[in-house]
Amino acid sequence: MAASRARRPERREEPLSRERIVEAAIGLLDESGEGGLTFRALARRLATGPGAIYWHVTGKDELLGAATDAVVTGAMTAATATATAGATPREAVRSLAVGVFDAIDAHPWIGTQLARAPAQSPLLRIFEHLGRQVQALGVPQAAHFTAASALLNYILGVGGQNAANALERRPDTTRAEFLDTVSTSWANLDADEYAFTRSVADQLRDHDDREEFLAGVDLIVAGITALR
Amino acid sequence: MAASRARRPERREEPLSRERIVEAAIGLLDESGEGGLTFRALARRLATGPGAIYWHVTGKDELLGAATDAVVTGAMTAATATATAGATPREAVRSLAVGVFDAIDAHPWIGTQLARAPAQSPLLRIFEHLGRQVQALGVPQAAHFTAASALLNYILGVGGQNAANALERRPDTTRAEFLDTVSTSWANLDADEYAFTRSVADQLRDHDDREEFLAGVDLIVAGITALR
DNA sequence: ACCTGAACACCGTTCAAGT
DNA sequence: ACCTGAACACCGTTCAAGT
Repeated sequence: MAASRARRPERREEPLSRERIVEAAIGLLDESGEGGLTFRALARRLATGPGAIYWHVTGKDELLGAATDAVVTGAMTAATATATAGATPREAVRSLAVGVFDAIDAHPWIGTQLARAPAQSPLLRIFEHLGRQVQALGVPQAAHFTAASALLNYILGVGGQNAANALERRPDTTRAEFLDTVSTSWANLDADEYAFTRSVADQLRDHDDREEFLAGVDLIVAGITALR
Repeated sequence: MAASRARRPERREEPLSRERIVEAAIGLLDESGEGGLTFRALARRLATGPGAIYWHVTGKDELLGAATDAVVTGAMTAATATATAGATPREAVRSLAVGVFDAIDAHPWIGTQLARAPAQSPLLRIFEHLGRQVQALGVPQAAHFTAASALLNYILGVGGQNAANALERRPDTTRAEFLDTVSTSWANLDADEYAFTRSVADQLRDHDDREEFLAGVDLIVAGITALR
Protein backbone atom coordinates (compact mmCIF):
# COMPACT_ATOMS: atom_id res chain seq x y z
CA MET A 1 0.00 0.00 0.00
CA ALA A 2 2.68 2.44 1.07
CA ALA A 3 4.92 1.04 -1.64
CA SER A 4 2.37 1.51 -4.40
CA ARG A 5 1.69 5.03 -3.25
CA ALA A 6 5.38 5.81 -3.32
CA ARG A 7 5.75 4.44 -6.82
CA ARG A 8 2.76 6.31 -8.19
CA PRO A 9 3.73 9.29 -10.37
CA GLU A 10 3.38 12.67 -8.67
CA ARG A 11 -0.30 13.51 -8.45
CA ARG A 12 0.31 17.18 -8.02
CA GLU A 13 1.78 17.41 -11.52
CA GLU A 14 -1.68 17.16 -13.11
CA PRO A 15 -2.86 20.71 -13.62
CA LEU A 16 -5.95 21.88 -11.77
CA SER A 17 -9.08 21.93 -13.90
CA ARG A 18 -12.78 22.43 -13.43
CA GLU A 19 -13.25 18.75 -14.13
CA ARG A 20 -10.82 17.60 -11.48
CA ILE A 21 -12.29 20.02 -8.98
CA VAL A 22 -15.85 18.83 -9.57
CA GLU A 23 -14.72 15.22 -9.38
CA ALA A 24 -13.00 15.80 -6.06
CA ALA A 25 -16.05 17.68 -4.77
CA ILE A 26 -18.29 14.73 -5.61
CA GLY A 27 -15.93 12.45 -3.73
CA LEU A 28 -16.02 14.68 -0.68
CA LEU A 29 -19.81 14.95 -0.80
CA ASP A 30 -20.23 11.19 -1.12
CA GLU A 31 -17.89 10.49 1.76
CA SER A 32 -19.01 13.05 4.26
CA GLY A 33 -22.16 14.76 3.02
CA GLU A 34 -22.92 18.39 2.38
CA GLY A 35 -21.04 19.45 5.48
CA GLY A 36 -17.91 17.74 4.20
CA LEU A 37 -17.56 19.93 1.14
CA THR A 38 -15.24 22.69 2.25
CA PHE A 39 -12.87 24.78 0.19
CA ARG A 40 -10.12 23.94 2.62
CA ALA A 41 -10.80 20.18 2.50
CA LEU A 42 -11.10 20.36 -1.27
CA ALA A 43 -7.83 22.26 -1.53
CA ARG A 44 -6.09 19.71 0.67
CA ARG A 45 -7.33 16.87 -1.49
CA LEU A 46 -6.15 18.65 -4.62
CA ALA A 47 -2.83 19.51 -2.98
CA THR A 48 -3.26 23.25 -3.41
CA GLY A 49 -4.58 26.30 -1.59
CA PRO A 50 -8.23 27.35 -1.29
CA GLY A 51 -7.68 30.36 -3.52
CA ALA A 52 -6.64 28.26 -6.50
CA ILE A 53 -10.12 26.76 -6.77
CA TYR A 54 -11.65 30.18 -7.28
CA TRP A 55 -9.78 30.61 -10.51
CA HIS A 56 -11.76 27.71 -12.02
CA VAL A 57 -15.07 28.08 -10.24
CA THR A 58 -16.94 31.20 -9.14
CA GLY A 59 -17.94 29.92 -5.72
CA LYS A 60 -19.54 27.19 -3.67
CA ASP A 61 -22.98 27.44 -5.24
CA GLU A 62 -21.61 26.89 -8.70
CA LEU A 63 -19.52 24.01 -7.45
CA LEU A 64 -22.52 22.28 -5.89
CA GLY A 65 -24.51 22.87 -9.05
CA ALA A 66 -21.78 21.46 -11.25
CA ALA A 67 -21.43 18.39 -9.03
CA THR A 68 -25.18 17.77 -9.14
CA ASP A 69 -25.22 18.30 -12.87
CA ALA A 70 -22.42 15.80 -13.43
CA VAL A 71 -24.07 13.08 -11.36
CA VAL A 72 -27.54 13.56 -12.85
CA THR A 73 -26.21 13.65 -16.39
CA GLY A 74 -24.48 10.32 -15.82
CA ALA A 75 -27.64 8.77 -14.43
CA MET A 76 -29.81 10.16 -17.22
CA THR A 77 -27.74 8.92 -20.13
CA ALA A 78 -27.95 5.40 -18.73
CA ALA A 79 -31.69 5.64 -18.13
CA THR A 80 -32.59 7.19 -21.47
CA ALA A 81 -30.73 4.44 -23.29
CA THR A 82 -33.10 1.88 -21.77
CA ALA A 83 -36.00 4.21 -22.31
CA THR A 84 -35.54 4.57 -26.04
CA ALA A 85 -34.86 0.88 -26.70
CA GLY A 86 -38.38 0.04 -27.85
CA ALA A 87 -40.04 0.17 -24.44
CA THR A 88 -43.63 1.15 -23.76
CA PRO A 89 -44.10 4.68 -22.42
CA ARG A 90 -44.92 3.30 -19.01
CA GLU A 91 -41.75 1.23 -18.95
CA ALA A 92 -39.73 4.21 -20.13
CA VAL A 93 -41.12 6.43 -17.38
CA ARG A 94 -40.30 3.75 -14.82
CA SER A 95 -36.78 3.45 -16.11
CA LEU A 96 -36.22 7.20 -15.99
CA ALA A 97 -37.69 7.45 -12.53
CA VAL A 98 -35.62 4.59 -11.22
CA GLY A 99 -32.52 6.18 -12.71
CA VAL A 100 -33.06 9.31 -10.65
CA PHE A 101 -34.02 7.27 -7.61
CA ASP A 102 -30.83 5.21 -7.75
CA ALA A 103 -28.70 8.27 -8.34
CA ILE A 104 -30.07 9.86 -5.18
CA ASP A 105 -29.62 6.60 -3.34
CA ALA A 106 -25.95 6.53 -4.33
CA HIS A 107 -25.42 10.26 -3.72
CA PRO A 108 -27.97 11.40 -1.11
CA TRP A 109 -26.83 15.01 -1.27
CA ILE A 110 -28.27 15.50 -4.76
CA GLY A 111 -31.74 14.87 -3.32
CA THR A 112 -31.47 18.13 -1.43
CA GLN A 113 -29.57 19.84 -4.19
CA LEU A 114 -32.04 19.14 -6.99
CA ALA A 115 -34.60 21.28 -5.23
CA ARG A 116 -32.40 24.34 -5.43
CA ALA A 117 -30.38 24.10 -8.64
CA PRO A 118 -30.50 27.68 -9.91
CA ALA A 119 -29.78 27.05 -13.57
CA GLN A 120 -31.90 23.92 -13.20
CA SER A 121 -30.28 22.35 -16.21
CA PRO A 122 -30.27 18.82 -14.77
CA LEU A 123 -33.91 19.16 -13.79
CA LEU A 124 -34.83 20.36 -17.21
CA ARG A 125 -33.27 17.32 -18.78
CA ILE A 126 -35.33 15.01 -16.60
CA PHE A 127 -38.45 17.02 -17.35
CA GLU A 128 -37.81 16.78 -21.09
CA HIS A 129 -37.49 13.01 -21.08
CA LEU A 130 -40.52 12.51 -18.87
CA GLY A 131 -42.48 14.82 -21.15
CA ARG A 132 -41.67 12.79 -24.23
CA GLN A 133 -43.16 9.74 -22.61
CA VAL A 134 -46.22 11.74 -21.64
CA GLN A 135 -46.65 12.64 -25.29
CA ALA A 136 -46.28 8.98 -26.19
CA LEU A 137 -49.04 8.12 -23.74
CA GLY A 138 -51.39 10.05 -25.98
CA VAL A 139 -52.82 12.62 -23.61
CA PRO A 140 -54.29 15.84 -24.98
CA GLN A 141 -51.71 18.56 -25.51
CA ALA A 142 -53.28 20.86 -22.93
CA ALA A 143 -52.49 18.33 -20.21
CA HIS A 144 -48.87 17.74 -21.20
CA PHE A 145 -47.39 20.21 -18.79
CA THR A 146 -49.46 19.09 -15.82
CA ALA A 147 -48.70 15.43 -16.43
CA ALA A 148 -44.95 15.86 -16.83
CA SER A 149 -44.80 18.16 -13.81
CA ALA A 150 -46.71 15.72 -11.66
CA LEU A 151 -44.20 12.99 -12.44
CA LEU A 152 -41.21 15.23 -11.89
CA ASN A 153 -42.47 16.69 -8.64
CA TYR A 154 -43.31 13.28 -7.26
CA ILE A 155 -39.80 12.07 -8.10
CA LEU A 156 -38.27 15.14 -6.48
CA GLY A 157 -40.42 14.73 -3.40
CA VAL A 158 -39.32 11.13 -2.91
CA GLY A 159 -35.75 12.15 -3.59
CA GLY A 160 -35.85 14.79 -0.90
CA GLN A 161 -37.32 12.35 1.60
CA ASN A 162 -34.76 9.70 0.77
CA ALA A 163 -31.99 12.21 1.20
CA ALA A 164 -33.38 13.24 4.59
CA ASN A 165 -33.70 9.62 5.66
CA ALA A 166 -30.16 8.87 4.57
CA LEU A 167 -28.95 11.72 6.75
CA GLU A 168 -31.02 10.69 9.72
CA ARG A 169 -30.17 7.01 9.50
CA ARG A 170 -27.10 5.93 11.41
CA PRO A 171 -24.49 4.87 8.86
CA ASP A 172 -24.14 1.44 10.45
CA THR A 173 -27.83 0.50 10.24
CA THR A 174 -29.36 -1.07 7.15
CA ARG A 175 -32.36 0.32 5.37
CA ALA A 176 -34.46 -2.58 6.66
CA GLU A 177 -33.50 -1.85 10.25
CA PHE A 178 -34.31 1.79 9.74
CA LEU A 179 -37.74 1.01 8.32
CA ASP A 180 -38.34 -1.29 11.25
CA THR A 181 -37.58 1.49 13.71
CA VAL A 182 -39.88 3.92 11.95
CA SER A 183 -42.60 1.31 11.68
CA THR A 184 -42.64 0.58 15.41
CA SER A 185 -42.57 4.28 16.25
CA TRP A 186 -45.60 4.77 14.02
CA ALA A 187 -47.38 1.89 15.69
CA ASN A 188 -46.96 3.64 19.04
CA LEU A 189 -48.48 6.95 17.99
CA ASP A 190 -51.60 8.35 19.58
CA ALA A 191 -54.55 6.19 18.55
CA ASP A 192 -56.93 9.07 17.82
CA GLU A 193 -54.64 11.67 16.40
CA TYR A 194 -52.73 9.27 14.15
CA ALA A 195 -55.30 6.60 13.37
CA PHE A 196 -54.38 6.35 9.71
CA THR A 197 -50.62 6.40 10.18
CA ARG A 198 -50.91 3.61 12.74
CA SER A 199 -53.00 1.57 10.33
CA VAL A 200 -50.25 1.57 7.70
CA ALA A 201 -47.34 1.08 10.10
CA ASP A 202 -47.24 -2.65 9.30
CA GLN A 203 -47.11 -2.08 5.57
CA LEU A 204 -44.08 0.11 6.04
CA ARG A 205 -42.06 -2.59 7.72
CA ASP A 206 -41.94 -4.98 4.79
CA HIS A 207 -41.82 -2.40 2.02
CA ASP A 208 -39.01 -2.12 -0.44
CA ASP A 209 -38.39 1.60 -0.94
CA ARG A 210 -37.75 1.13 -4.61
CA GLU A 211 -40.85 -0.95 -5.24
CA GLU A 212 -42.89 1.50 -3.24
CA PHE A 213 -41.50 4.38 -5.26
CA LEU A 214 -42.37 2.62 -8.52
CA ALA A 215 -45.88 1.87 -7.30
CA GLY A 216 -46.29 5.63 -6.88
CA VAL A 217 -45.00 6.21 -10.40
CA ASP A 218 -47.51 3.68 -11.72
CA LEU A 219 -50.28 5.40 -9.80
CA ILE A 220 -49.47 8.72 -11.43
CA VAL A 221 -49.16 7.14 -14.87
CA ALA A 222 -52.62 5.67 -14.28
CA GLY A 223 -53.87 9.15 -13.48
CA ILE A 224 -52.29 10.45 -16.67
CA THR A 225 -53.80 7.81 -18.90
CA ALA A 226 -57.17 8.57 -17.32
CA LEU A 227 -56.91 11.97 -19.02
CA ARG A 228 -57.32 10.43 -22.47
CA MET B 1 -43.89 56.17 15.21
CA ALA B 2 -41.02 57.22 17.38
CA ALA B 3 -43.47 58.44 19.99
CA SER B 4 -45.39 55.18 20.10
CA ARG B 5 -42.17 53.26 20.40
CA ALA B 6 -41.09 55.45 23.27
CA ARG B 7 -44.38 54.95 25.08
CA ARG B 8 -44.41 51.20 24.55
CA PRO B 9 -43.52 49.28 27.73
CA GLU B 10 -39.94 48.04 27.85
CA ARG B 11 -39.68 45.09 25.48
CA ARG B 12 -36.63 43.68 27.16
CA GLU B 13 -38.59 43.10 30.33
CA GLU B 14 -40.43 40.14 28.83
CA PRO B 15 -38.44 37.06 29.78
CA LEU B 16 -36.85 34.99 27.05
CA SER B 17 -38.79 31.86 26.19
CA ARG B 18 -38.73 29.15 23.57
CA GLU B 19 -41.88 30.63 22.12
CA ARG B 20 -40.49 34.11 21.74
CA ILE B 21 -37.28 32.74 20.25
CA VAL B 22 -39.11 30.66 17.66
CA GLU B 23 -41.34 33.60 16.83
CA ALA B 24 -38.36 35.86 16.28
CA ALA B 25 -36.65 33.17 14.20
CA ILE B 26 -39.69 32.92 11.92
CA GLY B 27 -39.62 36.66 11.46
CA LEU B 28 -35.96 36.61 10.54
CA LEU B 29 -36.48 33.72 8.12
CA ASP B 30 -39.41 35.44 6.45
CA GLU B 31 -37.55 38.71 6.05
CA SER B 32 -34.19 37.49 4.87
CA GLY B 33 -34.35 33.79 4.17
CA GLU B 34 -32.36 30.91 5.54
CA GLY B 35 -29.17 32.90 5.43
CA GLY B 36 -30.73 35.56 7.61
CA LEU B 37 -31.24 33.29 10.60
CA THR B 38 -28.15 33.81 12.70
CA PHE B 39 -27.69 33.43 16.42
CA ARG B 40 -26.17 36.87 16.51
CA ALA B 41 -29.01 38.49 14.54
CA LEU B 42 -31.53 36.60 16.64
CA ALA B 43 -29.83 37.73 19.85
CA ARG B 44 -29.83 41.34 18.67
CA ARG B 45 -33.53 41.18 17.92
CA LEU B 46 -34.24 39.69 21.33
CA ALA B 47 -31.96 42.21 23.01
CA THR B 48 -29.69 39.61 24.52
CA GLY B 49 -26.48 37.68 23.82
CA PRO B 50 -26.15 34.63 21.54
CA GLY B 51 -25.44 32.37 24.49
CA ALA B 52 -28.81 33.05 26.11
CA ILE B 53 -30.62 31.34 23.25
CA TYR B 54 -28.82 28.09 23.94
CA TRP B 55 -30.42 27.82 27.31
CA HIS B 56 -33.85 27.47 25.64
CA VAL B 57 -32.91 25.64 22.46
CA THR B 58 -30.26 22.99 21.82
CA GLY B 59 -28.97 24.46 18.58
CA LYS B 60 -29.75 25.74 15.12
CA ASP B 61 -31.22 22.50 13.79
CA GLU B 62 -33.77 22.33 16.56
CA LEU B 63 -34.60 25.98 16.05
CA LEU B 64 -35.23 25.50 12.34
CA GLY B 65 -37.31 22.44 13.10
CA ALA B 66 -39.38 24.25 15.69
CA ALA B 67 -39.97 27.18 13.31
CA THR B 68 -41.09 24.83 10.54
CA ASP B 69 -43.29 22.95 12.95
CA ALA B 70 -44.98 26.11 14.17
CA VAL B 71 -45.76 27.36 10.67
CA VAL B 72 -47.01 24.02 9.37
CA THR B 73 -49.15 23.44 12.43
CA GLY B 74 -50.82 26.78 11.88
CA ALA B 75 -51.49 26.04 8.24
CA MET B 76 -52.80 22.57 8.97
CA THR B 77 -55.33 23.50 11.60
CA ALA B 78 -56.88 25.97 9.18
CA ALA B 79 -56.91 23.45 6.33
CA THR B 80 -58.27 20.52 8.33
CA ALA B 81 -61.17 22.64 9.54
CA THR B 82 -62.31 23.08 5.95
CA ALA B 83 -61.51 19.47 5.22
CA THR B 84 -63.77 18.04 7.88
CA ALA B 85 -66.72 20.37 7.22
CA GLY B 86 -68.68 17.86 5.12
CA ALA B 87 -66.51 18.04 2.02
CA THR B 88 -65.93 15.22 -0.46
CA PRO B 89 -62.60 13.43 -0.09
CA ARG B 90 -61.35 15.07 -3.26
CA GLU B 91 -62.24 18.51 -1.96
CA ALA B 92 -60.64 17.73 1.36
CA VAL B 93 -57.41 16.62 -0.30
CA ARG B 94 -57.38 19.79 -2.35
CA SER B 95 -57.92 21.94 0.71
CA LEU B 96 -55.10 20.23 2.59
CA ALA B 97 -52.76 20.49 -0.37
CA VAL B 98 -53.55 24.14 -0.91
CA GLY B 99 -52.94 24.79 2.76
CA VAL B 100 -49.40 23.47 2.48
CA PHE B 101 -48.91 25.25 -0.83
CA ASP B 102 -49.93 28.61 0.58
CA ALA B 103 -47.82 28.12 3.69
CA ILE B 104 -44.76 27.56 1.53
CA ASP B 105 -45.71 30.51 -0.60
CA ALA B 106 -45.84 32.73 2.47
CA HIS B 107 -42.70 31.21 4.05
CA PRO B 108 -40.53 29.85 1.22
CA TRP B 109 -37.89 28.53 3.60
CA ILE B 110 -40.19 25.76 4.87
CA GLY B 111 -40.21 24.28 1.37
CA THR B 112 -36.56 23.40 1.80
CA GLN B 113 -36.95 22.60 5.47
CA LEU B 114 -39.77 20.10 5.14
CA ALA B 115 -37.47 17.80 3.21
CA ARG B 116 -35.08 17.48 6.11
CA ALA B 117 -37.10 17.68 9.30
CA PRO B 118 -35.49 15.04 11.49
CA ALA B 119 -38.35 14.37 13.86
CA GLN B 120 -40.66 14.87 10.89
CA SER B 121 -43.56 15.64 13.13
CA PRO B 122 -45.08 18.28 10.83
CA LEU B 123 -44.76 15.93 7.87
CA LEU B 124 -46.43 13.15 9.77
CA ARG B 125 -49.39 15.35 10.51
CA ILE B 126 -49.85 16.12 6.83
CA PHE B 127 -49.47 12.46 5.96
CA GLU B 128 -52.10 11.49 8.51
CA HIS B 129 -54.70 13.88 7.15
CA LEU B 130 -54.04 12.95 3.55
CA GLY B 131 -54.29 9.29 4.50
CA ARG B 132 -57.71 9.74 6.04
CA GLN B 133 -59.01 11.12 2.79
CA VAL B 134 -57.43 8.23 0.92
CA GLN B 135 -59.37 5.88 3.18
CA ALA B 136 -62.51 7.87 2.43
CA LEU B 137 -61.89 7.44 -1.28
CA GLY B 138 -62.47 3.73 -0.76
CA VAL B 139 -59.25 2.22 -2.09
CA PRO B 140 -58.17 -1.23 -0.95
CA GLN B 141 -56.22 -1.17 2.27
CA ALA B 142 -53.05 -2.54 0.63
CA ALA B 143 -52.84 0.61 -1.50
CA HIS B 144 -53.35 3.09 1.35
CA PHE B 145 -49.70 3.73 1.98
CA THR B 146 -48.79 4.13 -1.68
CA ALA B 147 -51.65 6.52 -2.33
CA ALA B 148 -51.01 8.76 0.67
CA SER B 149 -47.28 8.80 -0.05
CA ALA B 150 -47.84 9.75 -3.67
CA LEU B 151 -49.87 12.77 -2.61
CA LEU B 152 -47.43 13.81 0.07
CA ASN B 153 -44.37 13.44 -2.12
CA TYR B 154 -45.96 15.38 -4.94
CA ILE B 155 -46.81 18.19 -2.53
CA LEU B 156 -43.27 18.19 -1.14
CA GLY B 157 -41.80 18.20 -4.63
CA VAL B 158 -43.81 21.24 -5.66
CA GLY B 159 -42.99 22.88 -2.36
CA GLY B 160 -39.29 22.42 -2.94
CA GLN B 161 -39.52 23.83 -6.44
CA ASN B 162 -41.54 26.81 -5.30
CA ALA B 163 -39.00 27.51 -2.60
CA ALA B 164 -36.18 27.34 -5.13
CA ASN B 165 -38.05 29.65 -7.50
CA ALA B 166 -38.75 32.11 -4.73
CA LEU B 167 -35.02 32.24 -3.99
CA GLU B 168 -34.06 32.60 -7.63
CA ARG B 169 -36.66 35.24 -8.43
CA ARG B 170 -35.61 38.81 -7.90
CA PRO B 171 -37.70 40.21 -5.03
CA ASP B 172 -38.93 43.08 -7.17
CA THR B 173 -40.36 40.92 -9.97
CA THR B 174 -43.85 39.46 -9.85
CA ARG B 175 -44.61 35.80 -10.29
CA ALA B 176 -46.12 36.51 -13.72
CA GLU B 177 -42.96 38.27 -14.87
CA PHE B 178 -40.88 35.40 -13.61
CA LEU B 179 -42.98 32.84 -15.46
CA ASP B 180 -42.68 34.96 -18.55
CA THR B 181 -38.90 34.93 -18.35
CA VAL B 182 -38.78 31.17 -17.86
CA SER B 183 -41.26 30.64 -20.67
CA THR B 184 -39.20 32.57 -23.22
CA SER B 185 -36.01 30.87 -22.11
CA TRP B 186 -37.69 27.51 -22.67
CA ALA B 187 -38.87 28.59 -26.10
CA ASN B 188 -35.26 29.30 -27.06
CA LEU B 189 -33.90 25.88 -26.09
CA ASP B 190 -32.33 23.56 -28.61
CA ALA B 191 -35.06 22.27 -30.92
CA ASP B 192 -33.91 18.65 -30.94
CA GLU B 193 -32.67 18.19 -27.42
CA TYR B 194 -35.60 19.96 -25.78
CA ALA B 195 -38.45 19.36 -28.21
CA PHE B 196 -41.00 18.62 -25.52
CA THR B 197 -40.02 21.43 -23.19
CA ARG B 198 -40.28 23.89 -26.06
CA SER B 199 -43.72 22.59 -26.94
CA VAL B 200 -45.08 23.43 -23.48
CA ALA B 201 -43.31 26.78 -23.09
CA ASP B 202 -46.46 28.64 -24.12
CA GLN B 203 -48.61 26.85 -21.57
CA LEU B 204 -46.25 27.93 -18.85
CA ARG B 205 -46.65 31.62 -19.59
CA ASP B 206 -50.32 31.84 -18.75
CA HIS B 207 -50.40 29.33 -15.95
CA ASP B 208 -51.42 30.10 -12.44
CA ASP B 209 -49.04 28.20 -10.16
CA ARG B 210 -51.79 27.38 -7.74
CA GLU B 211 -54.20 26.12 -10.36
CA GLU B 212 -51.44 24.12 -11.93
CA PHE B 213 -50.57 22.62 -8.58
CA LEU B 214 -54.18 21.63 -7.99
CA ALA B 215 -54.43 20.10 -11.45
CA GLY B 216 -51.57 17.84 -10.41
CA VAL B 217 -53.38 16.94 -7.19
CA ASP B 218 -56.48 16.07 -9.20
CA LEU B 219 -54.42 13.92 -11.52
CA ILE B 220 -53.07 11.91 -8.62
CA VAL B 221 -56.49 11.61 -7.04
CA ALA B 222 -57.69 10.25 -10.38
CA GLY B 223 -54.88 7.71 -10.27
CA ILE B 224 -55.90 6.76 -6.74
CA THR B 225 -59.56 6.28 -7.56
CA ALA B 226 -58.51 4.11 -10.51
CA LEU B 227 -57.25 1.64 -7.91
CA ARG B 228 -60.78 0.81 -6.80
C1' DA C 1 -32.45 29.43 37.23
C1' DC C 2 -31.32 32.33 33.75
C1' DC C 3 -28.50 35.57 31.20
C1' DT C 4 -24.02 37.79 29.34
C1' DG C 5 -20.48 38.25 26.02
C1' DA C 6 -15.80 37.08 25.14
C1' DA C 7 -13.45 33.24 23.07
C1' DC C 8 -12.80 29.01 20.11
C1' DA C 9 -12.76 26.64 16.02
C1' DC C 10 -14.37 26.82 12.14
C1' DC C 11 -16.42 28.78 7.48
C1' DG C 12 -16.47 31.19 2.24
C1' DT C 13 -14.10 34.46 -0.15
C1' DT C 14 -10.51 37.90 -1.42
C1' DC C 15 -6.16 39.43 -2.79
C1' DA C 16 -1.31 40.74 -2.82
C1' DA C 17 2.38 38.19 -4.05
C1' DG C 18 4.62 34.78 -6.45
C1' DT C 19 5.80 31.59 -10.82
C1' DA D 1 -2.16 32.42 -17.11
C1' DC D 2 -2.31 30.10 -13.06
C1' DC D 3 -1.30 29.15 -8.25
C1' DT D 4 -0.27 30.23 -3.12
C1' DG D 5 -1.64 31.08 1.48
C1' DA D 6 -2.28 34.70 4.74
C1' DA D 7 -6.04 37.68 6.00
C1' DC D 8 -10.97 39.34 6.42
C1' DA D 9 -15.45 39.05 7.87
C1' DC D 10 -18.26 36.17 9.12
C1' DC D 11 -20.43 31.68 11.31
C1' DG D 12 -22.34 28.06 15.39
C1' DT D 13 -21.29 26.83 19.81
C1' DT D 14 -19.17 26.88 24.48
C1' DC D 15 -18.32 28.48 28.95
C1' DA D 16 -16.59 31.13 32.82
C1' DA D 17 -18.57 34.69 35.05
C1' DG D 18 -22.29 37.27 36.57
C1' DT D 19 -27.36 38.14 38.61
